[in-house]
Amino acid sequence: MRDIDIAEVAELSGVRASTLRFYEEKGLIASHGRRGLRRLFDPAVLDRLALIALGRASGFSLDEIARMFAPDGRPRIDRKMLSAKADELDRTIRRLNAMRDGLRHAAVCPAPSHMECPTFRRLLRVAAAGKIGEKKARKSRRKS
Amino acid sequence: MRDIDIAEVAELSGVRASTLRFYEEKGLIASHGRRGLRRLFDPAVLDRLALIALGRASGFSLDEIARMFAPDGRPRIDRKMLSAKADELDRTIRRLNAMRDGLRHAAVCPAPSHMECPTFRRLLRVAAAGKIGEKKARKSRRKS
DNA sequence: CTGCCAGTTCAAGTGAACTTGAGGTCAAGG
DNA sequence: CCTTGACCTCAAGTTCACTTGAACTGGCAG
Repeated sequence: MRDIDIAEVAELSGVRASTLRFYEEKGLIASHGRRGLRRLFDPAVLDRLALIALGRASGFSLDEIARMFAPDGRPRIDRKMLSAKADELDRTIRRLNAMRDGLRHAAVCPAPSHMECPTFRRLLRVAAAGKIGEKKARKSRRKS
Repeated sequence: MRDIDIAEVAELSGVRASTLRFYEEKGLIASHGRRGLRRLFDPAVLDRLALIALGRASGFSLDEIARMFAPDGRPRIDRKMLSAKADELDRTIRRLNAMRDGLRHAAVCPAPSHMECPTFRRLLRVAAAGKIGEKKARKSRRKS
């Protein structure tokens, strides 16, 4: 059983078949043949998908990820890019930490309204600082 | 000088006029009158915008944020929601920390290819774990 | 008074990342 | 042999958060 079909890949990876087709179209993964119409994948596609998930979770766009393992096929990840991304992630983490502390405080703050709480207002200043619309976390898509 | 116009709000907050109009349409902010056609805002809108920025940075959608200071007008943020969001943020932060460490390692890893590095593969498993398509950071929009 | 320019409206467009729908195909089971 | 059902393709739709374009308006400088 060398190759696995799209349904299996979907099952094993948790990635939908439609997404797998989409990724293939984008050049992020490649199918290795067909059984009838049915795409067959090398099991290594699972690593690839994990890599893609990693990239996404680290804030890379699909296009950036695609560029990472181009053009020959095998992952060719630029170490400089990785450490730049790590730095970026680090800054994001710091912001989120401040945010979380602020939220935590606001949740238990005794001031009658959040706007009257000095800590909350300080948090607001932090949020507003360093360019207002700059960096944001995003919720996952809800499952269908 | 009680009220400030949209250009000033844009300047002071760093939020574009088009975005301010969009936010007003969404009910996230309110203008307080007009000078000619020109919207006038209460300076308090700046706090409001900071609050919105905070919400966005914490992973709330605009709709969620709108619901926060509805329906009467003034911020009435549910403390339970805040602490739930803080917990969520905390989990995100932990994931991002692991991610960053992984990236950092991969950046200096001596293995000839990332796929051959055990640490990188462990990172991959972490990324793949806990539902593959679950939680992701997002890059900011580039400035026009 | 008159033109400019920054504001206005409304509709449509953008981009990322997918999902959905319609209509078609094929390997396998009865 | 024929039905079935999972997969196929291709186009279009969806959500989020805005941005852009076209056509218009009105306060203020000259």
